[in-house]
Amino acid sequence: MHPIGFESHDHRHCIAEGVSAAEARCAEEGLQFTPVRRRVLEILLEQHRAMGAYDILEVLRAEGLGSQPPVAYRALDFLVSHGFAHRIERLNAFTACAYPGAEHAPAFLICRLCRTVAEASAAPRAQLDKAAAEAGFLIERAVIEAEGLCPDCRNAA
Amino acid sequence: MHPIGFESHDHRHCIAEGVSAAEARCAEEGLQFTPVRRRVLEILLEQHRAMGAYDILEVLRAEGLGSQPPVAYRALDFLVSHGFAHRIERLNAFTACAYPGAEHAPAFLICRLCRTVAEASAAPRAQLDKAAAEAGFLIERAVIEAEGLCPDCRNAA
DNA sequence: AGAGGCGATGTTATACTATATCAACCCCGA
DNA sequence: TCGGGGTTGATATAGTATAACATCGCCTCT
Repeated sequence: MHPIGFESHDHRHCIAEGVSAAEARCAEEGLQFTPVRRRVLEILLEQHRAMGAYDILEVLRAEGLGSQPPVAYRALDFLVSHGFAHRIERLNAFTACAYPGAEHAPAFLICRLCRTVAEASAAPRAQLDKAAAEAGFLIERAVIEAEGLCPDCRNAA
Repeated sequence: MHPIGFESHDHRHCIAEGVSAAEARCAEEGLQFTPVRRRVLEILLEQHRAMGAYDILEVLRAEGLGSQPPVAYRALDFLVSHGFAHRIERLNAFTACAYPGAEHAPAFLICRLCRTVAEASAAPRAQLDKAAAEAGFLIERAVIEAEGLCPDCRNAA
């Protein structure tokens, strides 16, 4: 699968699609897609970048949607645990999922200059699974994150 | 390369070896292997587990080697930046390097029960490098961390 | 209608992780 | 002897995350 995130694209479209995919899946599964949760997903989709929980909280606060950390963390937990967003461990930050709806164990390419995050899907997992199997280790969750320069920042530098 | 960390092994030996490898390399490169740095490396080697900076600080404090957070963080920064230890992003924690001296971009297998960390070397990088190259992305640093159950905890459960 | 359960939200407080800053010290070489 | 680089000591503060408990709205069962 080709990594998503660095190509130029119609941004309105990807926000709308992300939100409606989430909406549809919540309806299917009886999950509550509440205003805060929806808004947090929109914020993440608007940026296509990794954002800290407190960055998001700032936006929510400005819009009167909540002003205390748990508000942001709860919404993010919801989005992450249902696959609408991902946590980037390396940055203690969050980003919208680029493949909403697809089961996947993503790998991320994170630009250290512009903080854009691209999501390359499952391929890099294969070798890791192999190494784990040899060791008798059972993988429950894998974090694969590469930090460096995206094509644009590379050219600019 | 076979992951190191879950097999039973002579632990005294691996502490001694880790410390003397670090000592040798510091001597070679004119780095100062000070008492705090040495002790922090020993602590990490003694455990073979991921330890938080404040866990380490507690030990240092009990031994009169320093009592404020920067003491632990500075020693850890030194060890990590010279390849004697690794940072585990997923846990905000640290572990001694299992291949002291070798250049490597490690992948970790982290047991969520006993916090033991095994280090599988470079293989999983290949696919990631490939995905990055296709996207025109320049990788400077990669984090590959799998969380799950080690063979022992798997059997116990 | 009332009782109870459930999940979401509001709010306060606090825990955990990490770094900025500046002073003091030590060793070494000019 | 002086100065510089690197290490350590110490204080303060920044940044990230969660515990705990009260409240509310909604749905259901009776």
